[in-house]
Amino acid sequence: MGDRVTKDALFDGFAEVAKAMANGRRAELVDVLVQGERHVEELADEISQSVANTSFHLRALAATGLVTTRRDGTRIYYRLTSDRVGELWAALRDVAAAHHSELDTLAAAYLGDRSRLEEIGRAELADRIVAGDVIVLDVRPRPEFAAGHIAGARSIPIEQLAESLKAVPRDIEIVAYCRGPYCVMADDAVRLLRRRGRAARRLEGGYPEWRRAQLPVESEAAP
Amino acid sequence: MGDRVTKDALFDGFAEVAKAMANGRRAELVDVLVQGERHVEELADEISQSVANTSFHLRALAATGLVTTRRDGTRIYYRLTSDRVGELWAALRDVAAAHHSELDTLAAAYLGDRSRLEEIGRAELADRIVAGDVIVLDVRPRPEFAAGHIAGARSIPIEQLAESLKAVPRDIEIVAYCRGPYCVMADDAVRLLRRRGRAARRLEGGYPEWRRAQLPVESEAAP
DNA sequence: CGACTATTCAAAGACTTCTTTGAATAGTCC
DNA sequence: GGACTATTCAAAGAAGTCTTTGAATAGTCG
Repeated sequence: MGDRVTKDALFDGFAEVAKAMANGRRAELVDVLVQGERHVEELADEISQSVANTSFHLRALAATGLVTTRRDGTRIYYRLTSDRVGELWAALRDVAAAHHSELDTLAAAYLGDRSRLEEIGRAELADRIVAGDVIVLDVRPRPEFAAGHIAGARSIPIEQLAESLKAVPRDIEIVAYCRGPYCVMADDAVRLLRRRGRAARRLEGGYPEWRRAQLPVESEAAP
Repeated sequence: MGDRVTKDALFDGFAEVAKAMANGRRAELVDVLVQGERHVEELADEISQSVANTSFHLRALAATGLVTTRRDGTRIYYRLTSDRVGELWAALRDVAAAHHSELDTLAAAYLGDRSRLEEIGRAELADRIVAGDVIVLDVRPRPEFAAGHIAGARSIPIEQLAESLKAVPRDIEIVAYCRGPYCVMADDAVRLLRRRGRAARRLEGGYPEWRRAQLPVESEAAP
């Protein structure tokens, strides 16, 4: 024990897990799967790749145990094997943001100007939900809302927001949220709402960060 | 903002950080650098690679900002850019241990049989150090001890332990520690000590875990 | 049981990564 | 300033990764 060959093999083993995340498309898959399980076709659509290529990447994630599958009818649903994988993803994102010099530029290019989008902290939102003087809007796709959402939130996927606006009461502040700090759906929602004269802010982070902070969540009846 | 091309570029950016860790030799480098800064030749020696190849991998880590350098005389010292990088490494190891099916086998092959090596928890050791009825032995290489160690620990690198044994008092329990859960130096120390009739245990984890738990540390005067 | 289809697999080509070797560079330190 | 040397760079070959295409598989569900 303790020799070079087995040491290298062990660290190659750790590196395999890093390799599983070491591809932009697989990173996007993990970022979606943190929201909850999805089937292959949905995932392919989310990352704008062919089903074959998406399946290839999902197999790569499964090979190191980061994701597991379950079958429901003719569909196969992939999910993260545990919350730890989501935490690893968050740690990776944080290190990238803190240390990778190009990340500012890349994030700015994707997210655009956020200076006019006020954020509300999680603790403050939790208080305001209890007080009842705020509407919480989940603007992620339906399946993600179904898999789990902030307790009391209402689902209006971003594409439907413009047409569903009438159904949202006026004269009460709206807080929109989505997948996390690098997700634009809540940004787009806040911009749209403000253009229509509503008071709207963006939640700091997204659903996974809320859940990780042990704040109240709910989900649609599990099978 | 929010289009496919820039989204892919952003996630490619996150993936670059994962790529930096996605190689066994670079993983070993990070594992050593978590202990403190070291120069290129030392690092090459630690991972049993040529200086050129070690330099190549260090450049790869530096390219995503995971490590930084400082010059001292003719030497260039590499160090992790922040503790966050060490935390990412720990998270990666934990996910690998929890989910990567081959890791058990790899770890067992490298570490050997640990069933007879009793571990002592960090909290318990902290108490016993205060009580003064234990000797704490840092068996890592000298430069790592110099960069930081458990407060009150004594440095006897593992290669020198056999010959330095006389200098260690009898009739008091010895706790050995090293780099972390996948480091064999403390294991070897405990085995040696027990063969010589000493009461010895291994600290759970290693120095980085101790430090991360905010327990007392000290280091040799910084420049 | 048989048609259907969601997912996986295989092959191939373009591209990237890793290691080795030997040379270049850029600092130090007398 | 010049010798010295720690580190980096460059080139090249072997090996691995990613995407596309088209076919195979293995389940479901009537």
